[in-house]
Amino acid sequence: MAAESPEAPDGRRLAVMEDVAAMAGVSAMTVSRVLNAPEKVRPQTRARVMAAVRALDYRPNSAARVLATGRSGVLGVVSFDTTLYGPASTVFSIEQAAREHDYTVSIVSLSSLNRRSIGEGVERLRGQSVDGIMVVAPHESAADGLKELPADTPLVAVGAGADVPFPVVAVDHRAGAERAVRHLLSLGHESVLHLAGPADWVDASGRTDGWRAALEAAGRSAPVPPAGDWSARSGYEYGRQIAADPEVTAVFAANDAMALGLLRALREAGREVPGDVSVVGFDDVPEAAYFPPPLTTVRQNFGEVGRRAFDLLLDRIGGVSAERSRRVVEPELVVRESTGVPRGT
Amino acid sequence: MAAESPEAPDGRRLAVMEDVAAMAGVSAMTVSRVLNAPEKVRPQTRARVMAAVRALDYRPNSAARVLATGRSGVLGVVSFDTTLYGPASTVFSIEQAAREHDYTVSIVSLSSLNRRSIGEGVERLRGQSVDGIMVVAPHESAADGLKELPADTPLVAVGAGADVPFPVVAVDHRAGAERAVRHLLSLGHESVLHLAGPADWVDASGRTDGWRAALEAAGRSAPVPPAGDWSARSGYEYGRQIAADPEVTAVFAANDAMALGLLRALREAGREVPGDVSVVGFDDVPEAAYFPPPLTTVRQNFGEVGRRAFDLLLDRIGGVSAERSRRVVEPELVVRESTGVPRGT
DNA sequence: TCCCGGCTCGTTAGCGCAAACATTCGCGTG
DNA sequence: CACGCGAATGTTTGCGCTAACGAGCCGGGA
Repeated sequence: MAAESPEAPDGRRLAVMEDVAAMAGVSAMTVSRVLNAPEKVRPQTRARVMAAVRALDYRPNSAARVLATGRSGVLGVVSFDTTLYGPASTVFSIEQAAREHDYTVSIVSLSSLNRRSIGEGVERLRGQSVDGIMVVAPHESAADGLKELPADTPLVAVGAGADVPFPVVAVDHRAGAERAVRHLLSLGHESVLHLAGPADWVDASGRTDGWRAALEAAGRSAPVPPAGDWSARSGYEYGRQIAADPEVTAVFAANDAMALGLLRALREAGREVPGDVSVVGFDDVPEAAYFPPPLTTVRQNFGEVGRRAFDLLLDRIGGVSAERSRRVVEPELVVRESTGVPRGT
Repeated sequence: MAAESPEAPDGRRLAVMEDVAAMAGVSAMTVSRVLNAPEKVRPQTRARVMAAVRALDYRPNSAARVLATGRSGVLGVVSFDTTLYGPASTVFSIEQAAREHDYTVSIVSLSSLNRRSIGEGVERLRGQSVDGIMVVAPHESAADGLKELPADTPLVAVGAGADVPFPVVAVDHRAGAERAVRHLLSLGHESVLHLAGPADWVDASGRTDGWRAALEAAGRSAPVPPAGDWSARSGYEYGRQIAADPEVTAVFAANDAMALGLLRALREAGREVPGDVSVVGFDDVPEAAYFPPPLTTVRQNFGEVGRRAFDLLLDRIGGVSAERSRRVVEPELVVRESTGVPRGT
């Protein structure tokens, strides 16, 4: 025996399929069919069963269904710090897509990231019998964690780098950065400085690559850039370092928060934006249009990322082998008022 | 018969408890005990079982356990738009607290809120046999949705208003707003304008109440304030309206994003902050310290909210009846550079 | 010596559902 | 009017686990 019979909120025993069957005068199997394949049941019978379902406020026990079918209707998401704008938006859009297809989403939100934590997160979810897993962990080191997983786990890596043994959906950070830098060069800037994101982030390295590629394509040199930590504070500190240098006329910050700090440091130092220095960010957070001045930045379409990731995962669950496929979402340059022609041009 | 035997990633059948039992030379029941109540098994036997568990890479099937025990180890969270800073932070801290206690979190993220959507979200989760539910929906109308639920559902309403038939954990918006306004009055401001949040939000009405209470306590009048929509844009639009009025020396915006827009409008109109006008926000988003100028604001401790909500829910699941109890988390005024004595004082 | 109590482990019996197979029914056909 | 065939419904079985109880074994005390 097991399971102290759970009680309905009103104190009566929760109805099970057998109860519905009894009330409708059919077998439990017919009730099951009404719920899962209504077209196989005569309309008249179906109506009787549905009436009983409503009368008893019956709802199927998902655990029993999972046990019997092997499918749970739950997707797992392992994500790094969901208070950050990017991960939060991605997870949100995944959840929307999943809900539209009647999947529920279970989430594990990592506050620190290392090889072990990814594996633990995935394990936690597999322990809950999820049908498939998304990993939203835009870190280079996340790849190591993923490599230790069985390669045919139904898993999609969102925003992961190359060299991951799973299908990947990611924003083309490199192309976005190239667009940003080309925009600055086309305005007449001699060169463009770059404040990179944390070294371990795929997003950061992609943006740095794009910056470098655009500069080198234009025949400019691109030394190793300093790295911030995505925070406004790190942008501010970098800004203080470069504010005194009159040679600096354009800066590409790897995200909007750092750009905000940068703007502040430049203003404090008396350098005007975009008069003296042009600044470009990345993300297009909702506030970017109200930065001082409104920020030129690169918008990522997180909704698209979530939808594609979900579709891909659905394919994998359905058995479609899309190993190591990679889908790329193109970001878009949004020009506002923080960029302009350099003074004296 | 049922469930096409699921295969392990390496192609073999996934090990079940019986397999472990056979390898260890014990019964399945003993394996179960080793996993759930190790102290009831002789250390020597326990070691044999654990060895077999590792050898077969056995992991218990959660659906079967749920079916047998009636408990799932999953908590459901219904939240409004998790891309907003507040809800995202709250959900994040709930997930952290849950994970520490070996609970998994399933999430339903609502993009629009009405009486129906809350109920649907809760239904979805109940259909997944969650042990308990958190509703993070700081809307007045959410209360209506909650009232339609059976009152003894193990549910905790996070950030809900009064008059909800469930335990509530919430930030004391009113007290936070009072602190903000008293701070401005104590600097010598004759009065304080207020840009409220959307009418339907509990957070918004609480902050408005606090603003009014502080003003009236000081003998000032407090007319009905205009309401924004939390966005920087709405703060900007309000700022344009008031920028021309020299009587205005202090504004309390109901959140930081609106304060940002406000700051921008004031600057464009040539009014200095805090020289001409002082501004206070609410939230203390990570970027607030880098606004132009660094924003005086009210910090909410979302981590504390999440932890308390989780503890409360655990009590409810455990059968502790804490009906309609209300736990309040105190916010904290963070004074930065956007507030100062009014000019001419 | 025998008996009893405690510890360890096994046996039985479901939890609620759906897959596979069995059966019944209705109806058109020869 | 018997037959056959497909559609509608029923019966059986088992998914993997654990609650409840029962059996075996040991040692200590009468």
